[in-house]
This record gives sequence, structure tokens and C-alpha cells, in this order.
Amino acid sequence: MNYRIEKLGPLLQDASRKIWSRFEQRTASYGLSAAQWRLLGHLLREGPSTQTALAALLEVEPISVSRLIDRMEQGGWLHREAHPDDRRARIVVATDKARRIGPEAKAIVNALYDEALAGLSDDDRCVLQAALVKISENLKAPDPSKESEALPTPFETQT
Amino acid sequence: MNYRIEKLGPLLQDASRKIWSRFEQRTASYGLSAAQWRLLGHLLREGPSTQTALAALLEVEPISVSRLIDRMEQGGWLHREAHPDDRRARIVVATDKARRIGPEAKAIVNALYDEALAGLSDDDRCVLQAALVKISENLKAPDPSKESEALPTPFETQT
DNA sequence: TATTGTTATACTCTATAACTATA
DNA sequence: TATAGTTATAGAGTATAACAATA
Repeated sequence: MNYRIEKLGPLLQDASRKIWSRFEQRTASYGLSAAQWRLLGHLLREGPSTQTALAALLEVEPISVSRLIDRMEQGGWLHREAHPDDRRARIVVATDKARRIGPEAKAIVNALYDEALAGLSDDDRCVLQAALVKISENLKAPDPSKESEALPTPFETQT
Repeated sequence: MNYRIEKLGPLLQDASRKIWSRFEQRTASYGLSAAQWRLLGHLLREGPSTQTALAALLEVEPISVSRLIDRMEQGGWLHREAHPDDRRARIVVATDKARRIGPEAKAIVNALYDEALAGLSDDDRCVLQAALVKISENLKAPDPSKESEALPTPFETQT
């Protein structure tokens, strides 16, 4: 049996919460929350996107993205445009105001990450990054311990 | 300059959220939230505690602990008792019902951690654990980039 | 039929401010 | 004065269910 990290959940939660809360402190003057920054980061890096695509990226329900976008649209950080090919869909576009603060936010992020990782060697950092990616991959699929209850068996689908 | 983990914040948040949401799925029948499990875990491991101590452990405001305890008391997971020495304080005590499910919850946690860490060597796990602890330590103190605004200078205090 | 997005509603977590009781 | 805990109030995030418009 492998070594088991006691309190893996709390350790991850504490590190995550401290990073994000400190980031929110330093960007408080912008009036954006952590979840809003994450959404905006996607838009600034990847360009305009539909709400469905954003929901998949952030791994939340479409309605949650809709609410985030409502608040951010009010703040003038983005707006919804009509999709050229699909009249059901909306395209979410970052405003000039959002694009202007991108570099400042990036500088704050970089400084914060340097502080968070202080004292860790490059080797440690690589292992940490790979481990975090691995954990997310391991837990990516729907929970196998419950799936069987909801889905039909292979036999039931053969009619 | 050291290697900087791009998206450290999102990586930590995703890993943390996946662990906790899967834990909540598997313990859904108990009706406890992730925050409530964490509080209860402290009580079961360390024994009764005041609300102030719990707030410090969880690193949230006392009022937030008070709200958590309100809901958990309604659910019959704990109760508040008078402090023998300090009539201002209350002692929070886990109920028998909570103590009985402790082992089951622990088994669920262990299985979940094994799944989350699958594919990582013992060396990787040790580095991961130490890195998470280090990040929290690095960000433990109040944000230094803001502290100077609120505190008086050494000279001002010498009257 | 399936997909995109919405409105309505609700719950948890977290917090600030003002307050009581007690130390 | 300081501390332990509360009430009142609020905001953010997230979600389920029901629905409209469109594919």
C-alpha cells in the first residue's frame, strides 16, 4: 500500500483558499471576485466564448455561468453578443476595460505565485504541478461508485 | 528566477473542489456539507472545543462558525454546552450520532484519497504534502502588501 | 429530440456591523 | 477594555426544476 496523505482535502482547500483570498485582497479595487477573475482570464487568453463552453471549462452548471456573467456585464467587464451561426447561443466578449487590466492582473498573479512557492525547488514545483494535474485527472470522470445506480445496464439498452 | 507554475491557483482550486465534491456525493445520505464535515472532523479527533478555537482552526470568522454550528445542532450532530470556567463561552461537543459515523466517514476519506493519488509514487506524495504545507505557511501572515497602510509606524508609537 | 440559455427559487458559506453578556 | 458569542443583514456561488427559443 502507498503512503496516504492524511488531510489531503484540508491541505488542498487551505492552500487554494489562501491563494485566492490574497489575490482578491490585492485586486479588491477592481471589484471582481475569484470566480469572476477565472472566467475573465479564460476570455482574455482564449478569446470570445459561448456560455456553454465556459461552463465546461469552469466545470459548473450553465446557470451558474449565466449568473456570473450577469454581474460581470453590469460591471462593464464583458457583454453578450449574438452568435453568427446559432441563434440560440450567445457569445461572451471581454470589453476594452477588461483587456486593459489584463497585464496588471497578470503581474499580481505572478508576484503572488512567487510568494506562495518561495522555498520550493524547481524540482519540487514540477512534482507539485504534475501531482495537482494528476489528482484532477484521477477524479475527472463521474463518480464510479454511484454511476451504476443511474445508468441502465448494457442489456437493458439492447431492445 | 525559479520555475513558476502557471495556473497554480486554478490547479489548486480544481483539485480541492473535486476532492470535496466527490466526498460530498459519497456522504450525501448524511446530509453534511464539506465545511460541516471539516468542523466535525476536528471535534471527533481533538474533542470538544470552544467556537473561538474552531474559528481559528478553520480560519473563518466566529460568526461563520456560529452559523455552521446552528445547522449542525439542528441536524443532531453536536450541541453547545456551558463552559465550566467562563460563562461567556460555549463548548461544542459531538453527539453520539456523530461519533458513530466517524469510522465510516474515515473509510470513505481513505478510499477517496487513494483514488485521488493513484499513479503518484510515495516520493511524489511526500513532495506534494510538503509543498501544500509550505504554500499555506508562506501565505499565513496577513498580506504584507497592505499591512503598512493600517498599522502605525514604529516612530508614531513612541510618545 | 437535443441543445442553449433563461427565470424562479433556494441553499450554503462567508462576511461586516452592531449588540449583549461576561471577563 | 477586551473577549465570546449573537442577531440582523447581505452578497457570492452554486444548484434543481421548469421553461422558451432554436437546432
